[in-house]
Amino acid sequence: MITYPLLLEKFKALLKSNQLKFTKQRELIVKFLYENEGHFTPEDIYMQLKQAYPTINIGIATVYRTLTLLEESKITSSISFGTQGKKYELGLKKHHDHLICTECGEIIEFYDETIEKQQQLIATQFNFQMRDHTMKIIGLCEKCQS
Amino acid sequence: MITYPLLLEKFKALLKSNQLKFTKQRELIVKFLYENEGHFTPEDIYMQLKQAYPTINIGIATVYRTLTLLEESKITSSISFGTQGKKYELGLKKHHDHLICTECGEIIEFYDETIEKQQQLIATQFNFQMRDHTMKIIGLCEKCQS
DNA sequence: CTGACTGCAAAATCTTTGCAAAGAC
DNA sequence: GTCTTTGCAAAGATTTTGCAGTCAG
Repeated sequence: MITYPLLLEKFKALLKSNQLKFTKQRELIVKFLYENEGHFTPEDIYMQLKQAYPTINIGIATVYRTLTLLEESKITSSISFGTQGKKYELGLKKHHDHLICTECGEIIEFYDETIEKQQQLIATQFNFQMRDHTMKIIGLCEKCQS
Repeated sequence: MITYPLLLEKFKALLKSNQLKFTKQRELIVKFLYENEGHFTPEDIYMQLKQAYPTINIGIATVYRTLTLLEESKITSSISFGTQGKKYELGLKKHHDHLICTECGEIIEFYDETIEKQQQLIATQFNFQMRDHTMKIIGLCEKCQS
């Protein structure tokens, strides 16, 4: 995994190259995602930051705007839950897919070389230029199969 | 593919077994999905039905309610587009996955045995009881790579 | 008849936008 | 100083819900 100082450097470079500014709010959002393993809704992030840093003002709109910015730059990635919105995670780890438990909401990450290769093969077969791919396995996790 | 009379029969049986009623609106929605290849938003379906059957009243809420019902019964399936909602298709074909073009919005279906098998294998490895799975390959279709 | 279904409009979610004030560089 | 960013509240977009009338069985 990347270290936090390196991540921050990468983020600052990205901002600079787009004439964007490094603000406390943006920093806190990146820091939050770095420090917290898992997948979070914009609301999650907003609430937890408000609580953790009562002195810094932050609005939900800023969280949305920053997450969009981060996702475009591949610093975060997201999983979509239909009507229930998206959950974000730091996107700098190795690409991976997700098992999602419909009972407890747990999200398990996995990486499978065979699937990765096969996806590339399929894209090639269809003359499709793959930019991204996602796979979700939906069901019941070990604990919830009672 | 299933024939329309058979589909209808299946649908009616499903309704009966849940003490639900067979209504004109429900029939038209199933018929629409049967007759139209492709992937549609609830809004698409609502607008097209209103236009095709001006004499029958139908509300958007009914479309949503029916699609939910149909999806729960696996008669339809859906692809989620994050904030942009879901698109529905008849779900009685063989399971398949999707290539989605970000430029023109085209959706290409494919089926790959290797991927299907591998998904099952992964679920097993995690002691995960798979109920469904989806795979999306996002990128540019052949036409849009200019 | 009875209970389910419907359309409508209002409510609920989740996300985006306009704007004036504040902040980064 | 200049131009971006922010928080707030309002607006949007999509989906869900409450309800009284309607309809299927």
